[in-house]
Amino acid sequence: MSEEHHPHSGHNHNDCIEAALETAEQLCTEQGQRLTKVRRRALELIWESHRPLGAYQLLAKLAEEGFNSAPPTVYRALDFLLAAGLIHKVESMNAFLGCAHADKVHKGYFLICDECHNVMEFDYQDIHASLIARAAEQDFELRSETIELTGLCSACKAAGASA
Amino acid sequence: MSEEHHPHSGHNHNDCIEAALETAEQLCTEQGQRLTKVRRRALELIWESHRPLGAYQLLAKLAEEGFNSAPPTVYRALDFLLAAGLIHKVESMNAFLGCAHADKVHKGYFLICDECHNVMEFDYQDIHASLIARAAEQDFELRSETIELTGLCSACKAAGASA
DNA sequence: TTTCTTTTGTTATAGTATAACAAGAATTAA
DNA sequence: TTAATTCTTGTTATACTATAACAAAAGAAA
Repeated sequence: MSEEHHPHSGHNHNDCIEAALETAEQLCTEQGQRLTKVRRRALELIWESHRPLGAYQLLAKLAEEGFNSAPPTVYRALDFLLAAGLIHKVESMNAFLGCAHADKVHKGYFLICDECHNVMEFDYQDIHASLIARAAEQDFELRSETIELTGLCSACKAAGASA
Repeated sequence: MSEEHHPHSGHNHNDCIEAALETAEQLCTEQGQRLTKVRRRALELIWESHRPLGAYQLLAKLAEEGFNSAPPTVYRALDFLLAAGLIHKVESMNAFLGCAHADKVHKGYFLICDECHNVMEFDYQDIHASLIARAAEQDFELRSETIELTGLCSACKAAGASA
């Protein structure tokens, strides 16, 4: 059960997917990028849940649907989606997650549940400001931030407590 | 050149290594853990620089010195050192770094230079507090934090500016 | 010394990612 | 419309990262 519950309360996940795809189309058009079949489908498949998807899991799903099943296919699609800011890579899991705010410049900070593996993306300006400040103290010029927090989400905590 | 400069100004790196090893001996003794030859040497090799070392790089160095050269050897040593809190894994690089504060409970936050690959570990309580607070807002119970910031360190910035 | 536990050796394999070059499709220029 | 160009995909091979499983050896405890 804890594998299935959804971390975003009262949310219709189809809306997530639709919104993500719409944003993707828009961004690609604006930037003269081509959201080809395999790229579009990869994005949809990644968005099927709020759990990060591994490259080879994605490859298997694409292969089922008749796409080419060699690793470069999926890594190219992933590279494209990453570069376009449409997905994030969760470094601590070697897996990929739909970006919830692709239309805004932002940092992807993640809360990853150890139990159900759902991930929530958050974007808090005060943390970003703190990090910039701490880096500046070392005269360090920040370019990218990997912030991945793990633990127990609300639902799994409740489930575990009653178990 | 930028490959060689040292990020910690005015520091004698031998002191780092000695201090790290001494702390390691002490912690292992206290906890009834055995810092065997291969574990000790692995720790030293990781501490040879402030750059994260890959498992297979470490394996190669150990092999040169007559240690067994199969992967499990090095991963076991790494697992031990990680569990003992003597090293950290830099997730975004799949590489390992000596822990600068093994004797204190702390979170490993890293500043990673994209140019010279030196890493500075920092430990700021205000960031930790912010992260806890943000997690709590989602009713999320924090267990681990992966904070890896990349960019340009002071020396590389200076080198690049003059280039 | 026997037993128990921890550590290491060894072989095999699983999982993640990229290099290199050929072929095809879409876009642009002529 | 064709030719040239660029972008994208196909294909094969390989590199890099990590673990499973079981045997042997070493160290600690009884």
